[in-house]
Order: sequence, then C-alpha cells, then structure tokens
Amino acid sequence: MDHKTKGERTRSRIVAQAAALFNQHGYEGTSMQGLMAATGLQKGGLYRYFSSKEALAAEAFRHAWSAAMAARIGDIDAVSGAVAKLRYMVERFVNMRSPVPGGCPLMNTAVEADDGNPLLRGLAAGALKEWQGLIVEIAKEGIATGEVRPETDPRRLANRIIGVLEGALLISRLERSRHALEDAKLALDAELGRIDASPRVADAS
Amino acid sequence: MDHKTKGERTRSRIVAQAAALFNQHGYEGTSMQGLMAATGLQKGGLYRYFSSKEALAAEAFRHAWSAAMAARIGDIDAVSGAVAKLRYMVERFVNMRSPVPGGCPLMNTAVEADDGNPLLRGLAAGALKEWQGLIVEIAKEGIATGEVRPETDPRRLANRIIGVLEGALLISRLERSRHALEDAKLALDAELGRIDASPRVADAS
Amino acid sequence: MDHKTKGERTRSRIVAQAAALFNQHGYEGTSMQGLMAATGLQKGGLYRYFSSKEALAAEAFRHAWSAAMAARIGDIDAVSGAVAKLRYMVERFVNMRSPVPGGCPLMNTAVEADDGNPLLRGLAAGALKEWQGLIVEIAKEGIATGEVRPETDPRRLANRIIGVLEGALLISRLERSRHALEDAKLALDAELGRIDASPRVADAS
Amino acid sequence: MDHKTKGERTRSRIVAQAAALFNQHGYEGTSMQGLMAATGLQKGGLYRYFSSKEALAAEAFRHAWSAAMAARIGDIDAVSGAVAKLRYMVERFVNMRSPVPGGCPLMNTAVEADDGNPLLRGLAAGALKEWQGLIVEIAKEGIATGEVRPETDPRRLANRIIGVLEGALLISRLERSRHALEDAKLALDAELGRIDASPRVADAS
DNA sequence: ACCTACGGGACGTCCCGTTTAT
DNA sequence: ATAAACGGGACGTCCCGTAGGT
Repeated sequence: MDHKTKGERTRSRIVAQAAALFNQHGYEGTSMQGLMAATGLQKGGLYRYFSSKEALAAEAFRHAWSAAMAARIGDIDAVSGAVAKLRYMVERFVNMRSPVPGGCPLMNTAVEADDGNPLLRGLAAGALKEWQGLIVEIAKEGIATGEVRPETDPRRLANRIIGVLEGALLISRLERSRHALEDAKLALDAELGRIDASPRVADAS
Repeated sequence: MDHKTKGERTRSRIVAQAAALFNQHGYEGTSMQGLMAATGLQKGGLYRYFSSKEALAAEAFRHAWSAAMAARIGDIDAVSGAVAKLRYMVERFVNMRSPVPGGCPLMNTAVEADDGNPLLRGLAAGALKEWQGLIVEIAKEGIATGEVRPETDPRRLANRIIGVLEGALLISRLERSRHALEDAKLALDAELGRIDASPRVADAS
Repeated sequence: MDHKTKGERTRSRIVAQAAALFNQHGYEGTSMQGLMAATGLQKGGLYRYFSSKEALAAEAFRHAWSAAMAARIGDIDAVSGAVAKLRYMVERFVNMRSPVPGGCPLMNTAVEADDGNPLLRGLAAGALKEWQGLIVEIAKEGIATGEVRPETDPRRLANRIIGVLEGALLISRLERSRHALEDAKLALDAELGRIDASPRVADAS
Repeated sequence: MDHKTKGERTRSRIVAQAAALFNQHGYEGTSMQGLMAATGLQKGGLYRYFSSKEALAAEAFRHAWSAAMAARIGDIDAVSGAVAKLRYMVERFVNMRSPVPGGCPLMNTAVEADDGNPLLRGLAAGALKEWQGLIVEIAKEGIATGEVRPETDPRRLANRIIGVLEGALLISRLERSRHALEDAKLALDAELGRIDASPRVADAS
C-alpha cells in the first residue's frame, strides 16, 4: 500500500528524529553534530536530503506540529456535539503527553523565532492559524446547530482556549507539575459550560 | 550619596544592554561578539565583570525580570482594594510595552532553558514563584479583609492570571496584534468580578 | 597539470599576504587580527593551515626569502663570467625594489629574532648561509677557471658583498634615499675589478 | 659635585635598565611587566617618571645611543691624525662589546621602527646623522690639514664606514662569530690607507 | 611609589554549517 | 551515503598599557 522507497523512509526517519532535537533544544541549540548522532547519519547523508539546517528545521517543525495536532484532535470526529468536541480537545491537550519531546512546538518555535528566523516564525504563525481555524470551525457549527450561544465570538473563543492552555503549559513546564494544566482544564470546562446553549439537567443541580 | 565607581557604572550598563540582546535572541542566539558590539566593550572589558557568558546571561535575566516586574506592578501600593490591585496589574501587563525589548523574559527564558541550561531554568522558575507570590499575597489580604470570596484559592488564582496573560501574549506576538491581549484583559476583569465579595450595585443589575 | 586544490591555493595566498605583513611590522608587531584582515579569512581559516602564529611566520619568512633571492639572482645563469655574475647580483640588489614590502627579510628577521625567537633566528641564519653559499660557489668557479685571482677567499668575499649591501640598505632605509645603496654599488664594482684576473684593456689604462 | 636627587637617580637607573630590555627585545617585544621586573619597580613607579611606554623607550634609546657612541669614540681626542682617528673608531667598534646588550641600538631601532613607530624612527635617523656628522668632521679636518686626499667625499666615506661596520655586525650576530667583523676591519683599514695622503714608508714596500 | 581597577586586544581551541570528492 | 576539506566564528584566558587612589 504505502510503498515508500528506501530514500523516502530514510527521509521520514530523519525528520522525526530531528523534530525531537529541535523541539527540545531550539534551532540555535541544535547542531548538525547532534543531528548526526541522533540519526546515525553523516553530514553528507543529511545534506543529501535537506539543503540546509534551516530547511531541515522547517520540515521538522511541520512534522512536530502535525504530530501535536493529531494528538490533540485524537478521534474528535467520533465525538458528537460542538461543546463536547471542544471539551474533548482540551482534555487531550491536558492529558496527552507531547508526542514530540520538548513541549509544544508552537510555543517553542514562536518564542525562539520571534525576533530572529523569519521562516520559522512564519511556520509558527501558520500553525497558530491552523489551530485557531479548527476551533473556529467547531464553534461556528455549534452556533449553526443552536448548540452554542449565538453571541459567542468563535475567534475570541479560539484564542481564549489556546491562550489558557499554552499559558498553563508554560507554568506546568516551569513548575514541573501538572497542577496548572489541570486547573486550566477545570476553568475551561466551566467556561465552555457557559457558552453551552443546550439545557442540561446535571448542571443545574 | 550613591557614589558608584566607574566599574560599577560600567557593569550596570553592560547588564542593561545585555538584557535587551538576550531577551530578543535568546541565550544561544546571542554571541559575545554581539554583546561586545552592543556594549562597545571588548572581550577584556566584558570578562572583567562576568566570568562567563552564562554568568552575564543570569545577571541580565535578573535585570530584565526586575524591570518587567516593576513595569507590571507600577504604583500598585497607591491602589486600594485587593481586586482593584489585581485589575491594575492586569491592565499594566496588557498596556505597558515591555521595558526590555523582546517580550516577557519569563516566557523567553523558560522556553529556551527548559531542556537545556539549568541555571537559567532555575532563575525562570524563581521568577515565576516571585510573581505568583505577589498575587497570592494580594489575594490572601483580600480574603482576610472580606473583600474577596473566602472560597477563592490564591495559588490557583495566581496561575490563572499568569497563565491567561502569558498565553495571550504568545498569541499576540505571533499575530503581531494586540487583540488577544485585550480579550484576555476583558476575560480576566470578568473573572475578577466573580471573586469580588463586596456588594456592588452595578453588578446586581 | 598542476591542479592545486582549493586549500593549497588558499594556503599559498595566506603565506604571500602574511609575508608582507611580517616583513613590514615584524613578528611581534603583526597580529592575528591583522593577518585576518589582510587575508580576508577568520581565525578558523588561518589556523586550519597553520598551527600557530609562529608557524605561519616561519612559512612567511621562507616565502619572503625565496622571493628576495629570486629577485636578486634574476637571470644570473644567462650571465657569463664569475665576476660578471657577481656584478649582476649587486646590480639587482641595488636596483630591484624589494619583492616583499618592508625591506630585506634577512635583516628584518635577524634583528628582531636575535635575542628572542629561536625558530626565526634559525631560519634567518639559514638564509644567510644560502646567500653566502651562492656567492662562494660563483667565486670558486671563477678561481677554477682562472678568471678570479687565486688568492681570493670566497667566504670573505661573500661576507664582504653581503655586509656592504645590507649595511648600505640600512642607511638607505633610514635616510629614505638611494644614495648609500648606489655608493655601495660603485665601491663593490671597484672591489670586484680588483679580484678580476682576466686581462682587460680598459683596466690597464 | 653631581648631586642628584633620589628621584633623579631612580630615573637614570630606570632608563639604563630599560635600555637593555628595549635593545634586546625591541619596542613591541618589551612589556611593562618586563620593565617592572627589570627595574624592581611597580607600574605606578614607572609611570611616575615616564608618561608612557613610548616615552620611556625614547629615553632609553637616547641613553643606549650615547653609551654606544661613547664606546665607539673612546678617547679619540687623544689620537692624532684624521686617518688614525678613523682607524681608532673602527677598531673600537669591532673590538668593544656593546655597552648595552642586544647589539647596535641604531640598527635595532631602525629596523623595527622603519614601518611603524615614527617617534623611534626619527630618533634612529637622528642618531645616524650624528654618527655621520662625526666622521664627516674628522674627514674634513683631514682634508684641511692635507692628511687626507682632497678628492675624498666625506659624506660617502662616512656612509662607507658605517655601512660596512653595520653590515658586518649583522652577519656576525647571525653567525655568532667575530669573523665578519674582523674582516670588515681589515678591509676598512686598507681602504683608509687608500685615502691617506701622508707618505708612509711601510706602505710603499 | 605601590596596588588595584579598568578596559583593550592579543592568541588559541573547538565546533559550527557547508561543500566536495568518491 | 561517507568522509574529508573548508573556512566561519563561537567562547575563553591571559596579559597588555594606562589611570587612579592611597
């Protein structure tokens, strides 16, 4: 089925291994030497597939971001209801450990590249847009079906969720404790309850 | 009279100028050469005051963090009332431009140092604690005076405020727009309203 | 075909450019920084080819000395007759401008290295020997062919020529005038006439 | 009689000791540290007497040069006859060991300062002029008294003597042998014989 | 005249990212 | 895909000459 040539497999492997390094140590903090050690290839081998360290970093970011998004989305299509979908997403973010070591690639890349590398900055900006779009889409659908209060601003909601999660993640990383993340989940759950337009018996109790 | 020696003045100047560089480009992304250019000193001048790049970075972080905290605290003592103090703090965070270019030193350092430099990581962790402590103190006082609802958890409140602000800042930097920050202010104001135990006519309506 | 690798070309270029600097400013007076500026290379580039400043200075001296000797020898093989050869050599010394700026590498290096750097001193001593040897060879041949008076001491003759030329060069440099050198040529020509054993009509008059 | 204050004596001592260092290692090759060690004073002590390293080097050169000249002149006034005076001078140059270690200060300074330090170069040029002037004076007197052939050019004679001596000294230093100097003496003696206008019985034989 | 403070800039080592040859 | 060549530039140590304070 997915017949990949040997080269393609090697390339994928490099990207995955590079993603872990870049996400942990940053672009500047990752050396070709480190990449060689991690991939088991020589410099020439790496340059055969990627024209520069930056090109590899870009690819690695794309990889890390899809992996992160996949982990956060999970099997969301199987969840019914807009608010439930959003709760599901929050829950995944809080409880899944990062599929790529080093924390959230979006935060990592945004922070390092903000005053420097424009290519990576652009990729991070795009990633943010993608994540926002996803939430906006769900919210819009919820409004359309009447499940979500119509006065809800989907874009603001997206930024709210993303901001609260990323902020909590920052604190959690620094404290090496999950408390902040779990508190954030509680808060977001409450907030999502407030935009829920469907009558719930349980909540009233 | 605070007679500073020439050396002390030079040292302070180095720290301030280094703080800007480190905060913008990160520890790895800042070179001694860049520091030399920014300070107008040569190697000898720099290493006379700091035993290593890391030592200078540490001092620069402390400087950047005090500056950031000072900007966020402003004249908070002149504000009366716990909730008002917190609102004031949020307002400063959202509306002050960073006193040190490159954004929030806490976020920058935390992200870069998390999987690497332990010294800087420690400083960032300490900075977070300091900020949390400040908020906790205010909240506790508010509870003591009866101004703040007694069921409020000061620590959670602190993380909530910090997390929301930092998360919104991340988005704002990536979007190069103040919207996310301003939305965060609105949300936090509302939330602070909810922990306010003092009877307000306006709120009742 | 003499395919030089890129590195070999770079190396040669460094040596030639370094020779000019060292010959003008001496070993102590030449800095790696100056060499970097002159060659357009950075530390890494220089130290790839030479293990130390001293090693580079040694190579540069060898280069400067060959260039100086080549200039002084010129097309001496085309000149017939021992005395004529010597006159030719003197004439070249007096009239050629130094192929490497900064004057005679032998004098420069000898003076600076005499009470210091033994490596360079040794090279200078070797260079002197080489020059002496050249003159001695010519003189011996002249004696063998009967062209030069048999009582001539080749070694003394060599020192005489070299000493007079170098001494005159020293004065010329200090006076920034060619007079001393030209007077030295006149004197040496007369002296060479006196060791000439071949019957000359002109001389007899 | 020559009551010097303590300070004046210290100053003279510094100059004498510095002269030895500068003459051996050159201006660049001599460090303040070395001067401290040689004089037994601290930096502050040195700077009390001389405003800079260069100023001290200048003074040191003047001292070294007078010492050298004094050694070469010796008790020349007691020698009668211009040619005899010149022979005497040559003899002193060849046989006296340098009163300041490191060889002839004129050659040393001229070579190092030629493409660099203008102050020292100027002093060396002045020293050469002084030496030339001395010889010129003697030659002129000789011509006036009829002892020296009238067609002799005093200036050329001076350069001839100085050049031959300095050239021979250069070779001698490099060979660590007195041969070149002694050969130079022989040659100069012969040459001085040739400008001698007074009838000599011995020469005629 | 000592001693320390001050900032400059020397030389050197090591590793970086890239290119090339094979 | 390896491995060596290439040149860039990082950080660091040490000593330099000078200035002040005591």
